[in-house]
Amino acid sequence: MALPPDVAGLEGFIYGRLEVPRDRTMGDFAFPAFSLAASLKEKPAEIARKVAAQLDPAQFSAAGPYINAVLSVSEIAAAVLPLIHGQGTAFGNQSVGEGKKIAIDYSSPNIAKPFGVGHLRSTAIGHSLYRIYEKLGYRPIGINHLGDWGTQFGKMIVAYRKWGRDDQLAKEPITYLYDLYVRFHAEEEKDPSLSEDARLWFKKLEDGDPEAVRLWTLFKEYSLTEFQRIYDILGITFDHYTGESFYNDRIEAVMDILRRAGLVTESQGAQVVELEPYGMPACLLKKADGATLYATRELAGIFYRYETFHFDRALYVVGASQQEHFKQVFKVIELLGEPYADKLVHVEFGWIKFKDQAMSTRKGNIIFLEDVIATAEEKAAKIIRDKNPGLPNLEATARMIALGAILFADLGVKKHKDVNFSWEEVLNFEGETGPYLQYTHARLSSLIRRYGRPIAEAVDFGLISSPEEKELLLHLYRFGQTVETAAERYEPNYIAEYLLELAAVFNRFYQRKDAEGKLVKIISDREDETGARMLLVAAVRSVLNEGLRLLGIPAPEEM
RNA sequence: GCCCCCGUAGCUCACCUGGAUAGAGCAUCUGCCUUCUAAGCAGAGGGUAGCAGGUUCGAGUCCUGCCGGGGGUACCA
Repeated sequence: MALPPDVAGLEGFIYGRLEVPRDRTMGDFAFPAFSLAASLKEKPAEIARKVAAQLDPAQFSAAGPYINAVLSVSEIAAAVLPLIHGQGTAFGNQSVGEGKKIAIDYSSPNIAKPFGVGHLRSTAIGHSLYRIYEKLGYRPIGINHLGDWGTQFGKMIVAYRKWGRDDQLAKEPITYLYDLYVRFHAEEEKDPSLSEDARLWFKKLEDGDPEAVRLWTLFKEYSLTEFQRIYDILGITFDHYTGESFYNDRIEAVMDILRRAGLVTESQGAQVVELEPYGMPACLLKKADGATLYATRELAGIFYRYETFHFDRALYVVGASQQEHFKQVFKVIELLGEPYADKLVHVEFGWIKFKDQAMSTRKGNIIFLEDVIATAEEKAAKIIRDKNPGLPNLEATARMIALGAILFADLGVKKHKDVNFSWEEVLNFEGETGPYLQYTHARLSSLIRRYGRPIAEAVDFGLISSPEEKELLLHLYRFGQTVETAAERYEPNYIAEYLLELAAVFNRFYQRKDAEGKLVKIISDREDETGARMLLVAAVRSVLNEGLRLLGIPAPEEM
């Protein structure tokens, strides 16, 4: 590799290769000389030695093949703190997305089924991506693509007509429908004719049969009320609730477009798009009986979204098990030659399992999100009564902590990994958890309350000099980069990891001790020093608060 | 069978897309509250990164094969 000819290029070349040494005593930044070895025909260590010899020894040094640089704490403080103080939670905002729209499909639960912890993953990741992209200047469009159409409603209708009772449905709609659904699958094993009935009833539903539509509407209304309650608890919102049924009257238009493009063929009585040349099974559009399928409605959804929003990108936050489905559907869009074919992204994630098994509504092997929230709330309330008995808003705070714990259980792990749901882990509020971040936020807030004065920007930065403060400042500085990376990779976990580190570094600073082992307090009778530290404290609180907001986790002031 | 994902400490996970001695948390053990919130902090033990090759100055990270787990594979979503 040759060196870039101009100096600006050289800067970029070096800047792009800077690293943060794992062992921080080596320096704050490091340039590994390996990349120059080939073009300069010298050993990396030799290059590092020669380069360092020409630089200010107070700041640069060679260590083996690395050129390490040390920055002055005060200088970093003077650069970073006024910036955060001035921008507040807008720190890290960007304009890369200015004027661009990003459609995000998330949560999308199936109606007539309870909202289980399994549904939380898409909801949490999608909502977080919504806020992350918004921070980068995009205009996000949150879409809840409710699973409110399909053969399963044939099953529900059959089950309800056979065993359902209106009074029971009114009492506890979702649980009741859930029981019926489980019962249907159990009975179906013994009596396969039920499957055929279900298929027929779904076809009737698509053809507008009044009885089928009546029941379906009933199920849907109860479900929406139920889901809305859950979303309110979670603080999750959508811009559009356009479920699969929304596209019913657009299906024929979609079929026309595909037919005109010559993509539709008939195979075993079904209408399909042949995808064999691309190493995929055919994409099924219509069953032999003429009823639509998931993919048909998905295609209609894509057209509609593009026509309505003219998105610059469309994300589908849906589990990895549907990977092939999206590959097929996206391929069909590509074959149509749509210009936005490469703007469609399946943001996939792993299963939430229970006792190493996939949670299945059918088998009744599912944990209700509400039960988890309630249990976590109880535990949080108990801890508060124990540790902070005078706390006002106990209930509200307990709920915040419960949500922090539950949401972080999902967002604290890289999305492609399967998560094994464990009560023990969700109910753990110590260590790398949501409540740990919330606790740190409460602690920071408490300091600011106690300080009781406005935070001043004009401080003596020379008073900020400890290694702990340096770590904090460098980490604060990386926030914007972290948000960017999270967006690029559709991975809120980067922010979660970042915040854990921020909290850990702060807590170390908070509890640091002097040479005699005595606690060095942030608020002391030395006014100038306290003022400088409080500017740092306020900055940490601001970034932590904003980071939690990006994850959709509430940030209590006290707990 | 074919395709995709995963495999790192007893357990749950990181390693910022190839860099220095693989890091955290949980659990276990030891310290630290006359309280700026101990839901915290400091410390100890704990590793053949599934296995075997390959690529190169350098591999947990890239490639190939194998083993183990999960998912998908035409009328479910």
